[in-house]
Amino acid sequence: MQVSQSNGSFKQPLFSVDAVLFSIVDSKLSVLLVDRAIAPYKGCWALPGGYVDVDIDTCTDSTARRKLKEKTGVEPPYLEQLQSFSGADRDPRGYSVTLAYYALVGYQLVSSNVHTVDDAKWWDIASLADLNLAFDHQLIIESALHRVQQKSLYSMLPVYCLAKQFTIAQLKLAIEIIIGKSIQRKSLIRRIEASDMFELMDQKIASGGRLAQVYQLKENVDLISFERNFSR
Amino acid sequence: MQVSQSNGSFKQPLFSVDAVLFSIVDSKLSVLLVDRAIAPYKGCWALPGGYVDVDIDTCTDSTARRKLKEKTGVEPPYLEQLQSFSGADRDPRGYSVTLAYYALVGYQLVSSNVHTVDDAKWWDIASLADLNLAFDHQLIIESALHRVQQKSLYSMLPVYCLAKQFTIAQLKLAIEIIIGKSIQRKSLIRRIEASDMFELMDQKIASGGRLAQVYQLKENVDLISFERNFSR
DNA sequence: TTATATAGTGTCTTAATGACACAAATATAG
DNA sequence: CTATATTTGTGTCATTAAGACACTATATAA
Repeated sequence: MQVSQSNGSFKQPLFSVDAVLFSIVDSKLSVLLVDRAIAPYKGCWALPGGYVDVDIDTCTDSTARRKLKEKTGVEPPYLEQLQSFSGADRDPRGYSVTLAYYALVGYQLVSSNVHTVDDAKWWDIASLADLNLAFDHQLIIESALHRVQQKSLYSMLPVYCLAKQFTIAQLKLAIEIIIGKSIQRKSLIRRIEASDMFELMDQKIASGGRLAQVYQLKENVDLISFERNFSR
Repeated sequence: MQVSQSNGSFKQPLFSVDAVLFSIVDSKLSVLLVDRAIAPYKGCWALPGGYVDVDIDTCTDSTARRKLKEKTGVEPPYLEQLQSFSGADRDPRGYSVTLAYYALVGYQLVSSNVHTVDDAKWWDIASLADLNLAFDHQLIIESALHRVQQKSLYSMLPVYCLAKQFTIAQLKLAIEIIIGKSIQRKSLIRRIEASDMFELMDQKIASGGRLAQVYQLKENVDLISFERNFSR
């Protein structure tokens, strides 16, 4: 037991940060889970996460980034707050609040990294139903998945699952894997032009047929939102 | 000082919940602020909020609801998590995390309530720039405002600023006040029909000309999202 | 050289919103 | 009581971005 800051009268809930890291592995949308080494839920798969280190983390974003880097060796190119989950029963140690983040990363970026630890593993979305996840992490993942799917309908979010340089076909496939339906190549091209987020590289890449134009994200661009969703 | 639960090794940040309550007062989008009775920021205007009471609040939503009811006497018909704000410097008492909510309520619902306390006051959005708000509450309000405006472009969110029964003209005005631009009456009518969220009342209401049809929300409906935004 | 595969373009269709005129119904002024 | 102004509600054409899909361009492979 340890003395913590007081708020004057109430017990504080235990506060933690968790992250749902998405990537596309073998053409399947997947999340990174870690094998819990300690109780509670020892031996269960869980989201990467932990406590804020007030001496290191400038804010909770830093905590999420730090925890993801510990497990993957890299900082994900996209990270955003999802929402918090709280209650007396979600953790057997007592009343708790966890702030969930979601992030996307290109799989080749993670797999090429030598620091990858082996207590972490990618699970494709469909296989999660059979898995007995720690805490309410099943719910958190569902919530994150929903957010990623929605946001992929009106933004270029899925680019963050790709390598730095990519083709239209690769982006199209990433979008289709994430939202679970096919889209029109033409519609995607129109959005790429309208968004002004990408630059054409001089390079072209072989793909079995005509060479494909290579694109990459411009420096310091924000994810822009379109006025309409891809139809459902 | 008081002993809190341990997480094994780290100091925990101080955790609180704040809420940005919106309503339309005198045809202006406004937020409810409270006059802080204690340090820090004593005498400053601040968002209603406080600490989770682990014995009362089933989750952080309950905390937000409880705090809003203390200040307005009613529970807002719409409440949603916004995001959390954290860091070592946002509260002079030390590293802190606050989970911000936003909510909407019909002004007549609040003003008609006898329990309204007088340390709380409605401020219209435009007047906030001059005000020196406590903590990072200025930033939180801006963030909540942005969310409410965005969501009002593709949903019927603004109905929650109205009385239980309302006319199309009232809803149109609420939307226009929130998003800051005028919309087509016809477009709104089409959305009302498409959403299937509302029921026509038998009643009609005087409005200076032809009597207006009265609508109200159906029981237990969710806020549905349209595929497009109102154009900007 | 020819077949096949993938990349990119042209263009018609579709669907929801914007614009706006017009009809219906009510209040008010004279 | 009548005329006029005002607000509600409808009809319909224009606009815009996405969907569908054919067609052209350019590569590889047999």
